Amino acid sequence: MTNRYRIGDLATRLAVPTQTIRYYEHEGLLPKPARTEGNYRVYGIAERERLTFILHCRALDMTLDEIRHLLRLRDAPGQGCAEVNAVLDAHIGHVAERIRLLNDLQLQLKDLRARCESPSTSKDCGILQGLASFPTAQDGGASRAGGHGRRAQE
Amino acid sequence: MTNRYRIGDLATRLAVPTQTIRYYEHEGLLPKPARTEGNYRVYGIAERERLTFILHCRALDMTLDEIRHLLRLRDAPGQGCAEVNAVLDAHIGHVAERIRLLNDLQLQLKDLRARCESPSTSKDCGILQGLASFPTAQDGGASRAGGHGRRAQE
DNA sequence: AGAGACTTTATAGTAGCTTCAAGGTCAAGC
DNA sequence: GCTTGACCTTGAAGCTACTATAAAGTCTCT
Ligand SMILES: [Zn+2]
Ligand SMILES: [Zn+2]
Ligand SMILES: [Zn+2]
Ligand SMILES: [Zn+2]
Repeated sequence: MTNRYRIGDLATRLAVPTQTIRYYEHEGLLPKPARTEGNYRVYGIAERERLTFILHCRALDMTLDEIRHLLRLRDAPGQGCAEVNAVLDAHIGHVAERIRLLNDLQLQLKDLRARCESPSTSKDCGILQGLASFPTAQDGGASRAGGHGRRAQE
Repeated sequence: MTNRYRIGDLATRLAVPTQTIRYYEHEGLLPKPARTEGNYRVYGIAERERLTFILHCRALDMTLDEIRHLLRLRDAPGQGCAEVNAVLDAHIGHVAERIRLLNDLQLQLKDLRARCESPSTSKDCGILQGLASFPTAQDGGASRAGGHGRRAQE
C-alpha cells in the first residue's frame, strides 16, 4: 500500500519542494496532517490528490485565492457546478487580458527597436532618444489593466 | 523657469507616486538629489528626464535591472549602441516567451472548460475531475520558462 | 499662533514562493 | 554505543516593484 507518505515522499512524487507543501498548509489549502511520534507530517491518498489538484491549478496560473475557491466547491460535492464554471471563466478572462496587454507591448517594443537599425554612438541612438521622449506622462499606454501576473527566473 | 521641482511637483507632472520616486532613488536608478535647507529633495531637468526615461521603460515592462543597464549605457554617450539593441532584443524575447506561455495556457484552460458544458453537481463535474487527474507530475506542461512577469490589481 | 498641505524617515505588507539557520529524528554502520 | 548522514522541524529573511502606514518635521497662509 502506497497510501502513507512523509513530506519528502510526497514532494518527490509530485515534483514539488517540501517547503511549498508546508506553505500550502500554512495558507490553508492543505489541511493540517497527522503526525508521527517524532512529529513528522504524515499524508494519505486524500491529501495527495488534493495537492495534485492544487498543482494543476497552479500550472494553469490560477492564484491561491482562485484555488481556495475551487477547493471549497470541490469540498461541497452536492452543489451544482455553475460556480466552478464561473471561476474558470473569470480566470480565462485574466489570461486573455494579459495576452492582450503583452501583444500591445510587443508592438511598442518592435516599434522602438526599429529606431536603431544602424547602430551609432549611444548619444544619437534612436532607442535611447525614444525612451526619453515617448508620450507616457498623460496616458495612452496599455499598462495597468486587470489579470493577475506571473514571475519567472533569470 | 520650470527647472526646479520638489518631489510632489515631479510626481504630479509625471503621474507617479512620490514613494515610487524615492524608491527609485533607493534602488540607485535616480541619483541622490540636492536638498533644501529644510531637507526637501530638489530636482532639475536632468532628473526629470531621467525619471521619464525610467517610466517609459517600466511602461514597456522592463525590470529595474534592465533599466539600470540601459541607464548605464545612456550615461556613457560615447559608446556604440549595440548593447542597447541587445538589451532591447532580450526584453522583446522575454515578452515573446510570456505570450507563448500564456497562449499555451489559454488552450489548456479552454480544453478544461469544455469538460463541463452541461452543469451538473460538482461531484461529477468534468472540470474538477480534470483538475484532479491531468498529467502534471512528470512534465509536459508549459510552466517555468524564461521571461519575467507582471503583476496587476484585482 | 494654528491649520493644512507638504515633506521626511522607517517599517510592514503584497504573491508565491525560495533559501537559510539552528536544531530534532531516525536508520545504518563500525 | 556512538557517529554519520539523510531526513524532518520551526522560524525568519529574501525575492520584485511597489503600496500603505505611522510619526514627525517644514512651509505657507491667515
Ligand atoms: Zn485568474
Ligand atoms: Zn542605436
Ligand atoms: Zn525583459
Ligand atoms: Zn461541471
